[in-house]
Amino acid sequence: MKSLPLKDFYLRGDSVFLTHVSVDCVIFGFHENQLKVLLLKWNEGPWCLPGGFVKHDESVDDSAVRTLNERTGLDDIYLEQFYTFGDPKREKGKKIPDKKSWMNKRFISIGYYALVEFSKVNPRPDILSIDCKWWDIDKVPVLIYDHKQIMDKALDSLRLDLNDHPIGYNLLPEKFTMPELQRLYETILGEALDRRNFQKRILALDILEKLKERKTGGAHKAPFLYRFDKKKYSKALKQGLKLGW
Amino acid sequence: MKSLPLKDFYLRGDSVFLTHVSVDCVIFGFHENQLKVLLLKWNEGPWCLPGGFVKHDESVDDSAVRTLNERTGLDDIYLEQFYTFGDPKREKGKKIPDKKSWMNKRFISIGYYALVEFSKVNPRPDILSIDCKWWDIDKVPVLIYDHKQIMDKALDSLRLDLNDHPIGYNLLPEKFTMPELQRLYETILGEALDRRNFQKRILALDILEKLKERKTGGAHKAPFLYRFDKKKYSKALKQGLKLGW
DNA sequence: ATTCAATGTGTAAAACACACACAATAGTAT
DNA sequence: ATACTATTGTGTGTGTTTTACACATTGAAT
Repeated sequence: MKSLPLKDFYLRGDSVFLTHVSVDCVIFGFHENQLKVLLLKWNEGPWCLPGGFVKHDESVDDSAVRTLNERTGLDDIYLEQFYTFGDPKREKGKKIPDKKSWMNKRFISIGYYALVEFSKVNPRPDILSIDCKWWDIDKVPVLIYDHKQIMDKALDSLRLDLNDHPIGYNLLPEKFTMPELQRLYETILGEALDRRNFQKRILALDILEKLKERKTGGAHKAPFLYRFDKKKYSKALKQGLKLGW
Repeated sequence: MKSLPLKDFYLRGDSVFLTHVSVDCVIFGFHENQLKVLLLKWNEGPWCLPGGFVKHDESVDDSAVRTLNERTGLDDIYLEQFYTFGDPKREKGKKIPDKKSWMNKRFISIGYYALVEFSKVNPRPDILSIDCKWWDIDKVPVLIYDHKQIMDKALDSLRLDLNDHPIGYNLLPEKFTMPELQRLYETILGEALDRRNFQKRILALDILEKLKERKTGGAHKAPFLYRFDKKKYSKALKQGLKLGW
């Protein structure tokens, strides 16, 4: 995509990419106690999810990985396919400059969500965009086409996955405090949790390592830092956790 | 599809259907205490899942409904999209008689599973097939391409969905016994459950109506018949069940 | 009438989930 | 220095849910 000039992309993109199939990514990050999504702004157009097309000899998963990498600079990303959107009217109002372009065809879009460590991301617009930035999950602007629905469905899926995946590993920096982890769960679930019971449940999973350090700088009692114990963590993943939130 | 002669289908199918996109359906039924899937046999070829293509102006969901209807004769079917398969090698070994056919292109397949009432189904082969019949879930023959993986993933998804959906409604006849319902859950979950606890949990959902009739004909004590109480059932569905299996 | 194999039903123990309160402390304001 | 404030660290009791488990009943077959 990068290597094609824009005009060629419109005219001959179909020599490189599959027609009728696209990928959309909902990229979640967490910063300052806020769950965020990474959005792109099209030239003079609305905001949208970062997406891409599938090369003729590329797996759909790889195409999502490529899109993610191009937008965030990150390599090793937690990705989940969550749903495929196939309504023929989903791109209502689509207008590609070149009338004959392959891109004017109807596209089915395969939705992926990604969990990334906010601070490591370097947002980059793509060839069709002029801006790329993080938005608070509850303050996203109007999105193009059905992208709002796609985002909502991603969030629903993330909520469900919370039950069997220790989500924090992918969204938090290496060392983090228990209140931070709790804040993360609370934003994703959209509800407040009891501090003491939360800590008990999380620690009961036996995948965290409590460090001797505390996080200072906050205006109050300094909380301990934790980090994921990689061994126990991957062992637990294989067995399948059961949080039941 | 029916209206196109086979040769036209190979040559000009792409004037009716989207290229690169297909739909595969895993149709589950339950009969004689066995979970079953409906499979097709291609002319001189292997067995495979019933599938189809998406018309240019048709939603992917509708395309699955159409396939289901063509294969089973059923109209009102419980359908869930569960995953999209996008490996470029997934159809390794594909050989369409006409070399230039659109069907020789690579296809992404969107997987749906369906729950149907066994006794209402009238299996019908499609234009490409010579046979269409039910197989016990643990005795399916070798399947074409990645269809075994698709089936396995469907079964996994069904297991997960068991937690929030009263599956029995779609797989059992109107009236059924508690042991039958338990057998259904046991085959899907692949494990034995305690009779008394099972009954308590199911009845606690408050979606079943216990009838005065019993099912006679079995060689032992006659079990009571139950049926779903439609009102309570749909009310419970809206609120979201929580079985936690 | 007897036997067999399955159904119908209840209770006690254990595990888990939930609600809740007080002591400690890092920074801030005085 | 001192007191203040907001936040963290930790434990216990209560109620609910889940689990384990046993005996009486009955329809059909002989």
